[in-house]
Amino acid sequence: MATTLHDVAILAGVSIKTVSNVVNDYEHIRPATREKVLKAIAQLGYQPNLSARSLRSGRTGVIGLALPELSLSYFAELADAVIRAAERHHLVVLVEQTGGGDRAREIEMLSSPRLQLTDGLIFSPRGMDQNDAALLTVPYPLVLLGERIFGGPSDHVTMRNTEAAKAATKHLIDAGRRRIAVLGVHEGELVGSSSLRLQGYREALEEAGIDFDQRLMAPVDRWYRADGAEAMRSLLASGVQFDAVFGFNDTLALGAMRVLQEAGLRIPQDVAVMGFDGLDETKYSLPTLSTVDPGRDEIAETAVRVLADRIENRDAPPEQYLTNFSVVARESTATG
Amino acid sequence: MATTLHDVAILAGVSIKTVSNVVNDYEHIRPATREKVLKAIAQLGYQPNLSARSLRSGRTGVIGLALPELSLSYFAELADAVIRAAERHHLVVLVEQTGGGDRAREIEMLSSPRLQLTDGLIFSPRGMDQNDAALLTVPYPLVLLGERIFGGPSDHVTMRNTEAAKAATKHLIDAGRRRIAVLGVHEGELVGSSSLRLQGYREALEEAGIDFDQRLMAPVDRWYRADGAEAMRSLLASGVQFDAVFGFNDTLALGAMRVLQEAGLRIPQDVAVMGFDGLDETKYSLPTLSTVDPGRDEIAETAVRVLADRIENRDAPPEQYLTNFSVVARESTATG
DNA sequence: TTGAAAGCGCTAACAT
DNA sequence: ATGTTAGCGCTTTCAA
Repeated sequence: MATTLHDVAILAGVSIKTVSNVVNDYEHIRPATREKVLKAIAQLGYQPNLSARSLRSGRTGVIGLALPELSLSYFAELADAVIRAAERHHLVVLVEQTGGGDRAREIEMLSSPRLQLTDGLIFSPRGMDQNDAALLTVPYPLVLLGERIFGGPSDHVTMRNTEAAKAATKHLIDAGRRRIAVLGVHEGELVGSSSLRLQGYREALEEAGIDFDQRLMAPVDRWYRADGAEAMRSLLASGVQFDAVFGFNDTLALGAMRVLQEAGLRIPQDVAVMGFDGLDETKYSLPTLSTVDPGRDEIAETAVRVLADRIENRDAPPEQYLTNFSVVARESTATG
Repeated sequence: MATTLHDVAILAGVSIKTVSNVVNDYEHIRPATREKVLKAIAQLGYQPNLSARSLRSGRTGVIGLALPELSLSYFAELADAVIRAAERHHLVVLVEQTGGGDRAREIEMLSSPRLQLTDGLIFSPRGMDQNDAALLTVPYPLVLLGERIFGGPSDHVTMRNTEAAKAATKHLIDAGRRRIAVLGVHEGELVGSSSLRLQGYREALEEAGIDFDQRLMAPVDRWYRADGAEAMRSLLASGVQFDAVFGFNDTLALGAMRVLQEAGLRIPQDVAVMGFDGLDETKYSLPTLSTVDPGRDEIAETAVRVLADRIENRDAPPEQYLTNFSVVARESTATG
């Protein structure tokens, strides 16, 4: 059996409350007493029982992180950053995978008893959408990530998608490109990363006085590498002319690069390629991929901080937090 | 306040114990009683308080997973698999990152109070080594992963490194290669992935009657893409001839591929390239990368099952579990 | 088949 | 500055 506060109290010759005070860094304790208690704690190797503590206090010190799947680099890197940020707030992270966009599973997860062990949740949905906003009304602190749902009942951390996509497009235009193909359009979508980024693209075009050309839009369902490759193949097959490609995420762009190279096109001489997400991997591809760094660490730090605040104060009205991005210029869009 | 067993008992007009029996699927309950209780549960939206349950039962239903960092695809994909496997065992996973090989941090983590909320730990060390085996004697169920420590006091799940590396090397030899450079040698290492894989390489060479050539060994400290690139550069600069490269992990191989292509060498015509780990990414590189699939799902499933068993029965002697691998032939080692 | 009551280890209110 | 005590919500004897 593990040692308890009680055991320590007996050994130190004080009351259980005094031990508790020492453990919880209560201020008004005589140094001699504290000394005695700490010695007893060390001697017995006492560690507080966290189940008992959380039963009593209503806090576990654990936050949940629900995301589609860690096999996708974007989410793996996000989880990495969230865990690091949580550590700074003395929180640990329980990771749940909801799968690649299974709406029902996401909804079920939101009311799973497994979350009981958790003080709050950071949730990155992929299947739920704007129509499900009401389902985010849950009886625990929740911070929403991403671009699937806006104006919901919870705190929301997201990046400036439209501005970022506009800046990325401008980067291509500044490099002298006029015929910029887009990979990742979700036709008919009104809210979400795709439509927000498309809007940024169009704004950049307009400012530069370039006409929008529907034939340059390559629609894809999912944003995996294979989809980027396939979209690029059909774009090439369509015969439409282009001198740049903007992938709405890095994975699409990397898939497209591969097909371009297979087709004998040089990057960036013949076609410049731009990604979005700032994946680690983009530093190492051949050529290295220009991308938009969405400020992952800032997103994670903000999400954890907001959640921690929300755990402290549940009554404050929900807010939206926008993080900063930066355009990262690499070989795939180099000029001259 | 959340509803409790007590509330349900009152509403259903039974004792608290009866409700508990229903919740825990105790058999001998009159159907009518169960009905009544279930109705009350549904009506109140009752969910058991897991802190209270675990205080009483000593179980949390949470297992810990400690690994270096999720930003490394290998560990992200491992975590994905472990979380999936845990779900099948009705367990949730708390993920801890120990950083890229910080021994002190790993040791500290092993006795962290944060693990209190956990029924056991799956631990993939990267800084600790054979000399630290004794430190794995911990007062909770522990399953060790990887190749850093053998014969420790805990259960251990690992792959057949030597056999797998031998099979990979044989694959290159069968493709007609005789001068196979190796990326990832840790000089002076006696235990660990590197030395085990090197041994497999040497065995394959020996069987094929090929002399071992020290000049083909490219030592690297870390196994990141940049290290693979750098090692390949120095190998090329050294002027030594080779017709194949075996990276001791996929990341090294991918880094090397990039440098080979920059140098104008064709893969696989001039140099065949083989990786190790079976990362998702190897399916999408240009060319696709031949690799060794270490059976990640099997590793994860085994680790979780063994841990769950160990949680049930702490007294059984520790065992070692070896998982199956397969050589995945792709474009980077294609012949003809 | 169901009920009563003890207590897991801790924190917090109150008392001294 | 330190001690006493009452639960937090649950499971688990032990009874009935």
